Amino acid sequence: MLRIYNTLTRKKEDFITLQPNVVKMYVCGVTVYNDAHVGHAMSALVFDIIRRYLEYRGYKVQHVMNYTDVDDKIINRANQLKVDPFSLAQRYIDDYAQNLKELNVLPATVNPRATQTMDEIQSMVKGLIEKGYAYAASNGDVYFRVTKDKEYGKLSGRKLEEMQAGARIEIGEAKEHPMDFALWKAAKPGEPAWDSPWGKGRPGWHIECSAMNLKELGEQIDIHGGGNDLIFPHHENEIAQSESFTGKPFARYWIHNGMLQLGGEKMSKSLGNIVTIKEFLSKHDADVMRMIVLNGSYRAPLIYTDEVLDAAEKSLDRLKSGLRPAAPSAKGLNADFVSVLDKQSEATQQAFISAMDDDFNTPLAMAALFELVKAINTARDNGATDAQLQRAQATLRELTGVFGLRLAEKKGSSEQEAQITALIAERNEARKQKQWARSDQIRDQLKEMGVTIEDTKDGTSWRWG
RNA sequence: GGCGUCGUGGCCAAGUGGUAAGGCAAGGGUCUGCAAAACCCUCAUCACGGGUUCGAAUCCCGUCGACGCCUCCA
Repeated sequence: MLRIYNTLTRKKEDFITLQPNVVKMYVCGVTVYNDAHVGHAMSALVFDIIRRYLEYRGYKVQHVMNYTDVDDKIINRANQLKVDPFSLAQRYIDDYAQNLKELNVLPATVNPRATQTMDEIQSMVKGLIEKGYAYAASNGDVYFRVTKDKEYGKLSGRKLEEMQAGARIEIGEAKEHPMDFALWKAAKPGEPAWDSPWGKGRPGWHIECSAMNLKELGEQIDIHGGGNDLIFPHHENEIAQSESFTGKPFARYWIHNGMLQLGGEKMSKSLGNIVTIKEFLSKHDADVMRMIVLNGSYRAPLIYTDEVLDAAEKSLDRLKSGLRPAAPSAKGLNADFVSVLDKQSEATQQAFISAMDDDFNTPLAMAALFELVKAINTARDNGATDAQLQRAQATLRELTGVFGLRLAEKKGSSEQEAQITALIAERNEARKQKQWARSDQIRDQLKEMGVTIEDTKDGTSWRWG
């Protein structure tokens, strides 16, 4: 039984879907006004891993990830760059989609956008006004009336009275209550605007997600996800809007990932301590980022340092070592050893599932994979043939695949490979004649080319890295 | 100030009542001409102080510290 930690109840709960075998999952995407950074990658990877695991467990996942393509920051940035806000947003949507693809994140079932959900947004605002949950203010804005929602604050664990103390009341706002938030914002001159019953304007940030959920998944969904920095106010407000509008419980499970930290602080655009996904991928394989995420629990802060990066790279190599072929001279294991290895495959698969069933405990699941790697390598060292390794390696492949790891070996061009083969032949000739200086020199040369060689009793093998 | 999460070996990180998984790093060994890889061995009593219990990293209280949210934010 899969159990998931639910932010709403602050407990792990059994995962029971609204419809059998179907998961409706909505994950908050990004506001597209700038390059996405590895913190965004973390969130995308966390939910990609969750999705892959749900699919592995036999669920059909309807995965929705939105793009916020109209808001203050986009408008400001567009003004700064003197470009059209819509084309700016489009550019960063394309970039982000490309980032995700390179990170091996499965594409969402749909990627709705605020600007393409305008009808649904407006009818929702209208409905909330009719039910008394919202009001059009004198300044042209429409606000949600938080005092009307008795449950307001239930996700973030706050009470309206407590929040008022810290609330910032901006002069000129026409709110009834300082915590009321905008569903619709009146347009200022020069800003993108849509016609509405309340005059020209654009949607507030929170309403788009409520509207997109309704449009793409219906009134009730199974999982709603995002970074834990969205718990308040974004998700709190989403619940308020959606439940006030439909009169039904909105999302069953609220899942929030921890923040990626660089230098002891949350990585964020406003703090400026950023490593973009593009920068990361120019230096490292996508698997490395995934490995960093898998090494920790998704709810905890993720520490990002050079040391962590290095460890992730090395542990990835270790996983890959389990996939290497048998030695050419392998004589084969006896049946008892083969059955030990096959038992380990089974044990690892079970351990993997039980770890993942416990709120997606990836570090524990990963430990099971390393056990399998060790068993495979031991078997290989003891002369197992490819056929005998096959089952265990297939299990390793399958489970790392659930994690979304590619574990691809680097490939060079055929010219490069020919050159490498030639150098190795030359070196082996030198070794035969015990010309160690020459042979070591060639090895250094190969190292510089990024090639590592290994001399075994079956000859010399090589690989990139 | 309020709300919340957390503090496990050199680094990252599981474990939430029965005497500390895993990865990286480090040291020793097997193998090797030397390496590399793989394998074997070694390496923590869980921020601090009280308490509950036969027994606590794990529950309770306190102290110190970190981080997140309270304003845009994955």
